[in-house]
Amino acid sequence: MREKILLIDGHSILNRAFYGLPDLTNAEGLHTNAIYGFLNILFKILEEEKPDYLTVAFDLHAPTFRHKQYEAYKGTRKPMPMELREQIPVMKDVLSAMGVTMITKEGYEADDLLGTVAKKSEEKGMDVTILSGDRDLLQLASSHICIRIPKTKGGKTTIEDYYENDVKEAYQLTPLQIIELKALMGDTADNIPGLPGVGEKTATKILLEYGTVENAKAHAEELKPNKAKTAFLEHYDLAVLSKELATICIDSPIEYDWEGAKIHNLYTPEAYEFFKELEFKNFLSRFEDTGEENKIEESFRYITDFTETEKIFERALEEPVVGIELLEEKGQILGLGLAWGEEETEVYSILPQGFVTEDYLIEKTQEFCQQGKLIASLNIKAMLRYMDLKSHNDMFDAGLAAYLLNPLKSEYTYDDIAKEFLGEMFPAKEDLLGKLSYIKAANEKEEELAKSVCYMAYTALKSRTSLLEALEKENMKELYTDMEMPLLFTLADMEKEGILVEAEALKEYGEKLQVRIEALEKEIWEQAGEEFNINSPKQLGVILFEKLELPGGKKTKTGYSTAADVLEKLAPEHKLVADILEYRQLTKLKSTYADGLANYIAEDGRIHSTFNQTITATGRISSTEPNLQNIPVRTELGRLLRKVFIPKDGFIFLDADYSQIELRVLAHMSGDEKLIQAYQEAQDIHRITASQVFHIPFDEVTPLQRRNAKAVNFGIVYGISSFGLSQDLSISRKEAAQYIESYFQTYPKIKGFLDGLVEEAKEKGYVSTLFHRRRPVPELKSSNFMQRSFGERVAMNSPIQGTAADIIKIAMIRVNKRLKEENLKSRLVLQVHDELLIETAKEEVEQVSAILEQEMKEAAHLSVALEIDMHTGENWYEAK
DNA sequence: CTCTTCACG
DNA sequence: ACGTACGTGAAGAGG
Repeated sequence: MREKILLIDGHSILNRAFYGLPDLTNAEGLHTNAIYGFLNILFKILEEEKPDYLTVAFDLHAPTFRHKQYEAYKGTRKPMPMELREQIPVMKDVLSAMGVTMITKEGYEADDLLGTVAKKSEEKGMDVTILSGDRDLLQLASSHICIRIPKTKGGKTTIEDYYENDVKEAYQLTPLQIIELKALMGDTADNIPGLPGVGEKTATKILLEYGTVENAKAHAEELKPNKAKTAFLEHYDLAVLSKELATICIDSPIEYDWEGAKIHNLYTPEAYEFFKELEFKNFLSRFEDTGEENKIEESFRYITDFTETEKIFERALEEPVVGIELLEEKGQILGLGLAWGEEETEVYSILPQGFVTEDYLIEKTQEFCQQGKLIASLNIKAMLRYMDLKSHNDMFDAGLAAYLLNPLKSEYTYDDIAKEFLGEMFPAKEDLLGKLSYIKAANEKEEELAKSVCYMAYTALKSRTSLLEALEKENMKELYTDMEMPLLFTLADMEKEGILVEAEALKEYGEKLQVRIEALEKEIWEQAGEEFNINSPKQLGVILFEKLELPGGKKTKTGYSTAADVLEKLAPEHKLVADILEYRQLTKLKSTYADGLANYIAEDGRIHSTFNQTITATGRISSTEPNLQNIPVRTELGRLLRKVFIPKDGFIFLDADYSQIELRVLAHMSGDEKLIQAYQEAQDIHRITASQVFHIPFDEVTPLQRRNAKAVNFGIVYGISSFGLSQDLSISRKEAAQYIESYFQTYPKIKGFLDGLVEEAKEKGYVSTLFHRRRPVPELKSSNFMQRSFGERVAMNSPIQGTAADIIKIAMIRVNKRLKEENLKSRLVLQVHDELLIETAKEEVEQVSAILEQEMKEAAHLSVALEIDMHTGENWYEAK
């Protein structure tokens, strides 16, 4: 068997990884994506080839290194970005910790070192693999030297392999002729001039004919394209120089010690520390005997026995604080985790089996939680779906706490929380269960499932102290304790309550839509002259813009835009377009709402949506499965759908929404006297804005002026930009800029306030609401203009949107509390950002109206009064 | 599994 | 010169 050696072009692979992977950072803010990508590909090749020797070559002067892909594209030279540069020394440290040999030499590039070692190794009878992102190295290929070039295509990495034959196949040239090729065509990225006017095609043709640059020169007079001929005659010195530059040195004066390059154990304890530091948890499983991870796992016990389960619950009663996690999916209980102990932690995972039924587990858990012990969990609301628990102060929700500390994450998993707040690297759900759902894992990977349940309970228990400390430090303890924790119980109540839906009426609504949809479909096909899928933007684009040649440019990356605002401009041109718009509206109503909602009607005839408390970046609540916060209202046809949402017998809907809460928040937070005064004086804020901004008497404001003022008001809240406003109002950017300018003149403190928010965000890295809720704004640090502008708008919008969200949360908690305390039958059923819907017992209407009005208006005391609009109705349509 | 579109505040 | 309004979730198409 021939021995194998793997040689790596260090900078080239790092560079490739850096540009190919999304930005990753560890807790200290160190960028890690290039290192991660490098290791990823290294491990992959090690597994494939199992080489005996390994060496990484680096250029000595990292800062002069040029990233070729970028240059080839831009044709310019840019310095290596800091984010990549800082990773190079760390990469070397990691390799060093893994015992990997690295070579560098003054006056020689990594290419030369690789070439030298490769040829020498080949002479010694080894198989050589060179890993590089750089095609220059192809000249080294032979029957025993393989050049491997990683390629990223659509997120997937494939590796192209080049032995001597592969080079011939791809270029019709021998590896050595690759040098000649470069000498002729040059390489801008490598600063090789080549011959003017000679590109890859011409160069290849010449080499196929004459073999070498020198021989071609000898026959210069015969050379085919005239350009090539003159190039050879007039600039031959360039070709000679280029050839020299392109040639990789294969006898650099280095002393290479094969023995030292032998691969022993890469997974050393030192390397483990680095990997932990860099947070490469996917790689940690490669380290076997570090023992650390296992120490925690050693305390895990998996239980299915009834008597033992009873004992564990009894034992838990002796503990002051218990981590608890009820794992459920789609209404099925899959496991219960319990954890306790300060120093010596005991962790149990109980899986339902035999006498330990799901119901029994729920009952025991509920009973246990009612003992008034300190309970820590990752998601208390999920647990509340299965049991009734009184809200009390001795409960800790790690998910909520982690959300407040960083609301930008999409989920708050035990492994993330453990990493950040315990400094522990746990295997994530996917590491243990792969892509299995919990239900599937319960059958196929029982032990791994039990293990993850243990990790959850452990993390909930152990992260409590550090999460609470962090909340305290960031001034969010009150927000957590007095707002988010109580709200969790309010939301759980709403989810359990659900909202009654008249299934029959919903079905009829859908059928009516269907009739019209089919008629429209026929008409559209007729007008188009063919049958096609109207729902496919791609097919529709072809029909409208190619077949019918309607005016309309490209707008999206993938083709023509057929969005409503584009089509609306075309509607007068062709009846077809108007029909398509109507078709779109109807199919949306049919599929998302008529059919969509019907799927969610439970056995009690009600829809129980989930209200998510840890999703939005600003602090709003979101609603899923189904989303009840986007039920149509803006068009009459859509609005009719709200008639199917009804109160139960003997009840009526009471609906209240805040009047322009965000603008009022803005008035308060900015302290602009003129805006505050405007609110004190007038009912119609958009009208008074128009009057003041356009300098017109209040009574003479035209509807158009009012509409424009309204758009400006919205724009201010969204983080104004003249472009955005101009789009919204279909006016020129200049006009939009003038509107904004006069708005700022009218309300002088607003601009200062908004600018202040951006400043604050730049300084601190985040903005805050009145109630100290935070929104980090990392985009402000971006070197990308668009990203940065986005960050500025976010900085302006989030405190306003977030404060409004805080206020209605307070109102919800108080309303819910009073309904219960005053022994009323009425219940909160929906929240739609600035609106609350209460299913109200008819005899309680007066009392509940008073509660709702009072608690909403007094949720916060701003320098502008909070006003609400309140209605009753026999369905949601009427109540709004 | 991503993109496009569209429903809401 | 860049190319957008802020915050969400669901459905359908097409890779």
